[in-house]
Amino acid sequence: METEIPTKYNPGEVEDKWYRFWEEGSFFHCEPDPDKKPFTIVIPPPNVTGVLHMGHALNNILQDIIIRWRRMQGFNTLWMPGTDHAGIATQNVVERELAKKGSNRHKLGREKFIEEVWKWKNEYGSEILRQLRKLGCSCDWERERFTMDEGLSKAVKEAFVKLYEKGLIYKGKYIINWCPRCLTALSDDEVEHEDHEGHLWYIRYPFRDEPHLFITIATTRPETMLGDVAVAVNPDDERYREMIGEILILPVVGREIPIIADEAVDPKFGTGAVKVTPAHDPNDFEIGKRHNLKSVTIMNEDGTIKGDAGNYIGMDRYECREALVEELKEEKHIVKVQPHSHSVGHCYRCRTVIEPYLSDQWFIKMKPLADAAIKAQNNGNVSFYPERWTKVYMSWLENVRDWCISRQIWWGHRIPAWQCESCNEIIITRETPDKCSKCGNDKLAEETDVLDTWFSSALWPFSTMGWPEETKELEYYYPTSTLVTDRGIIYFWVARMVMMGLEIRNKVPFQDVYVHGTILDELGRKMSKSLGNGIDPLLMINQYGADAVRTSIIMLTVEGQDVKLHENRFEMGRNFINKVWNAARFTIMNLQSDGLPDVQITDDDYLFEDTWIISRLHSVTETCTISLEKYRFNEAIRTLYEFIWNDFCDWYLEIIKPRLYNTDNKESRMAAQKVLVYVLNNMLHLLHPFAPFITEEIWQHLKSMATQNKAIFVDSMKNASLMISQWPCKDAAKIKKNVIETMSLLQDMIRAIRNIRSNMNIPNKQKLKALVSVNDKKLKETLDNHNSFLIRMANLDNIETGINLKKPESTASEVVNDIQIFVPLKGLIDKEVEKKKQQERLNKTESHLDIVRKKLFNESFVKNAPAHVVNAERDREAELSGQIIKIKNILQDLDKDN
RNA sequence: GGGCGAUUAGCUCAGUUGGCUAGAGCGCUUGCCUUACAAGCAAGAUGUCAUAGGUUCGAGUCCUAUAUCGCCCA
Repeated sequence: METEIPTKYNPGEVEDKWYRFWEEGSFFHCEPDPDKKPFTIVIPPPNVTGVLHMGHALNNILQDIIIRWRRMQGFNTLWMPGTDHAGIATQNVVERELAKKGSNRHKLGREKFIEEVWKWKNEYGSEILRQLRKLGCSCDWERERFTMDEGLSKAVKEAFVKLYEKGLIYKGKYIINWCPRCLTALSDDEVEHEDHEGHLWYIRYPFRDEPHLFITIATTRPETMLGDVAVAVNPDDERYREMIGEILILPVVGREIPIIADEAVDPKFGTGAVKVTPAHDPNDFEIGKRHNLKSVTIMNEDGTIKGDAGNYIGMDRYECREALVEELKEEKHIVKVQPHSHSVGHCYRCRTVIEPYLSDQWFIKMKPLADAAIKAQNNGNVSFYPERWTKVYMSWLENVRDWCISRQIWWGHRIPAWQCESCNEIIITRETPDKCSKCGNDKLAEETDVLDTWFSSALWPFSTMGWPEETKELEYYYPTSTLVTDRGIIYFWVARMVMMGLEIRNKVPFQDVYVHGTILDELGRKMSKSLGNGIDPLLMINQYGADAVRTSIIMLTVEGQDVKLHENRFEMGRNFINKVWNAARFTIMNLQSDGLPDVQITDDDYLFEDTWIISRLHSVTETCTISLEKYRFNEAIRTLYEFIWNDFCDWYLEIIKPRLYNTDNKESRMAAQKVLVYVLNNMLHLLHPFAPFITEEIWQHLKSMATQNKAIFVDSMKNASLMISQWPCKDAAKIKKNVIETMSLLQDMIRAIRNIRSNMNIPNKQKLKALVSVNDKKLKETLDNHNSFLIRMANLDNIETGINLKKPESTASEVVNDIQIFVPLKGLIDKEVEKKKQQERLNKTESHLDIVRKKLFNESFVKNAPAHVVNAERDREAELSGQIIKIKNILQDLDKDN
């Protein structure tokens, strides 16, 4: 048969073609439409400096599946794409570029530097979004947003002013997390803690009035003693009670410091006496506040030592530690040094050890915002999938501390604050002020800090829709439907979006949050640049095709579980896609009418197998839809995989081949063709969200074929694209349970005969004869109705059914349910081998019967188990005992015949 | 220290409110280039469901401990 469809699916050619078609057809684009229900997803905006990795791939494949499925279900779907400006990361990238040219941002100045960043952004910043297109993502690109866009910047400013006016934003001098390399403050969540094997230094501080006496303190960071202003003990600690109020001389520095009592001191840590350094430790800062101690800052922004530190001025903090410990040793101030494991904070961007640092920063008061989010959660306004993340999210909300939102970098949203140089008034406004609102002076200093990128990301679900303008998009698409994200940003992003959504829009920003797992390498490690163990999704797409990558990943993704990935996993998807391709190829090749005119067919022309495959299709449609509703993506794709590969390809297509090849029986052939089109068409619909490219390609072939042959045309083919066709609906009336059961019996019989063939080493080509013995007339009738079917699928030349037939001599036998199958094989039967086989079968069946009987003899089982379970066991008992009798008969006959 | 997840075939993993003889893909064995597909077809082998208790008529599934690995928080 002539066909222009290639044997092997070639994804490369197909993908670009259809993506362009979809985009040019504006199928991804949507406009608010009050007649339809909205369904909205906002993309977790990838970092503008990012390139696509497997985590993005998984995240966006999932979103695309959801959005394509909902679109087909008739929702007005919006998938809002975009990127965030990633303040620190982007600034780092551009600074590195400058360094290559021998320049730096300070040489350029703030304005010029920002220009450079924009230049960089415009050239490279959309790379990751281009890559998403390769995956097939159906984002509404006409609506692409960037957190530094004019509109979103306006939203940031508006949100800041609103929160400030409400008293939710304040500026103050506090201990924050400082990265001495990025030279900026970080929020608590941007600090990653790691256990380090460090030391605990025991240092003695002499009393001023009795210099031969000491108190010994223990510290993990001896260099900070340069900033000590007190030594603290627990007020209940008997050992030190007498000493409270005494004055000590700080070694090396010579400063006089008091011994104070504070509840916060843990008597079990070290000696029970601790040094107090308010400028360099958050706990000490609190102690300092309670006792009115001054703060002595001993470090510069870059981690070098400054202040009252003599020889140590200018040293790096670790260099200083070593030198200082050396001096203390010489002066006999070190009592002992113990190995000590403790947790050390690192910058999440550059891994530098964080310095607790006292400085002026801007904060958001989190308690009121978190309380609102907790309340919303308790009212069931947001559902997490898997549900367990609710707890993680809630405990963060319950323990959250104020959020430091100022960053000492240049790339980002500048905080809209001005300070009067005359009266120090702080002015927060949407528009640049020209004079002080308090004293009228026109000398105003603009705030140099910018906002944390996550501040703008927190507004994403509504800022992307035009807020602060009350746009029609905002009204229609907000709140969004589902958020798909990685667990890594539940605090950073998800929680903050909820808080901002509630505060600013008075509504949670999304109903459902689906938290997927992390993609790991084959050894279970995170994929990272430094390990070089990443798998490049684009490379995989080139090698296996986007649909194969998508289906492979989804098959491996169980709700919320991490995925251990190896390149060869993609073969599974590729093979499946190729199977789909060939099934479609076969189908389409066999739809040609061979010049026959349309044939009128009636319901009688539909055969058993037709009813069966349609039953299965509708059942699969149901399962697939339910699975998607529950975010059980792997279940949905596996259901389709099994249906397509096993039911459709292995059975249905094989069964109907003779009908397709026999052009004499036009009605039967046409019926099969109609069923083929029906099933393939529906199958493509169901598979489309998972494998959009190949399904579109095949569907368009099918459509053009059906356009030529009107008899097989169905309504949905009027659509321009499969992606905007209607998602199939299951029709319970089309699911014929008895047909599925009968089919399953026939399949077992066919497998039994094939098994005999295989065991006896009979070539596939050689046709066999089969005798089938049954107990009752009705079953005989059923089997007789399907004998041509059995003949074809088991490759027989003849089948004979009868009631209680005797086993003829020299046959191989199989027992299937109530049925005995005999295959006469004169001269081929090794009686001993056959006997052994039957004996093994008998043992197995008997031990199974034992298990069943044990249950049924157990009175409490019969009494307590639900009726259908007991009945099932009874049926099984009958069936198994019947089988045992039959196997025994076979064994007896084997003994008899010679 | 607290929380969460994982532990099922040689490997990677499914297994829904407890209820047939625990499944799939890869790999393995045997036979097939059968006019959709060798990236395929047919047939097959493979399990102390981490360990120890408990609940139940019945546990891979629920409960309690323990072990190992991983993640998050402090």
